[in-house]
Amino acid sequence: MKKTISLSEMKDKYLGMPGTIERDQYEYELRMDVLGKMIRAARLERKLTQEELGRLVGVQKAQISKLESSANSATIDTILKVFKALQAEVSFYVKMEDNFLQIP
Amino acid sequence: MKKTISLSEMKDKYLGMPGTIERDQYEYELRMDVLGKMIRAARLERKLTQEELGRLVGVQKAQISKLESSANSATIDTILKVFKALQAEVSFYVKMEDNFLQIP
DNA sequence: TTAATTGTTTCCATTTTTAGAAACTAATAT
DNA sequence: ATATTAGTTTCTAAAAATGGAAACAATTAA
Repeated sequence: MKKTISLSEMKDKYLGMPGTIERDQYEYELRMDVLGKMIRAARLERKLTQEELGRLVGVQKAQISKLESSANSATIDTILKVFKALQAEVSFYVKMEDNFLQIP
Repeated sequence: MKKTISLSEMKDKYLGMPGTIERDQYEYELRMDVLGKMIRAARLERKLTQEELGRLVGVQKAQISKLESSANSATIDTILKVFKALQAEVSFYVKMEDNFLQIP
């Protein structure tokens, strides 16, 4: 007999576990290695292998591996393709330091 | 005589004006065209020309123009180089839809 | 242990981005 | 209007990312 639970309940259960995507209020500095870790976390939450995710995205498992381990940089387009295949939304924001300006 | 005001005060004054970076709570979908607009907004807040920003980053003004108008995609590394030159921090987060999972 | 699965690394070819330079357009100032 | 500044587009070459394939390593299952 199978039991159906929501992803929210899963998050409640596994919140804070390494390798899982945490709640919305968690923000990350935009860096390639952090992005790679997020891709891996999202893939694992979807219970996919790199090969399966590769099929969804349309690339080979080797590309997914390279992205997750941030072997090199990546283009925005590639990042978006992968998160889209994982049915995940990515948001960002920019914060500028509170420098002082001279008003003439 | 010059008057010195903080960037916060500037934001208070110009909040909502087109082409300015708005407050932290404003989030943006991670897309190349939105990133380009943010680069332009940040550059203008720093009161820099494309040529000056190019010098800071170490590229020609043409590259800056291409990024801002999102003529093509861009690598994460390039995006970060530009925002760093603008002394701006970029954060992101991933939200996964609340799908249902089958637990065996 | 062995077999099967999953993930990593390497090689090569192709595509795309990055870069400099110059020509061009648009906007601003004198 | 003309000159100056700012931004865009095009051209070329170089660097880097992407992609397929196979070999390799690591993990898991039987």
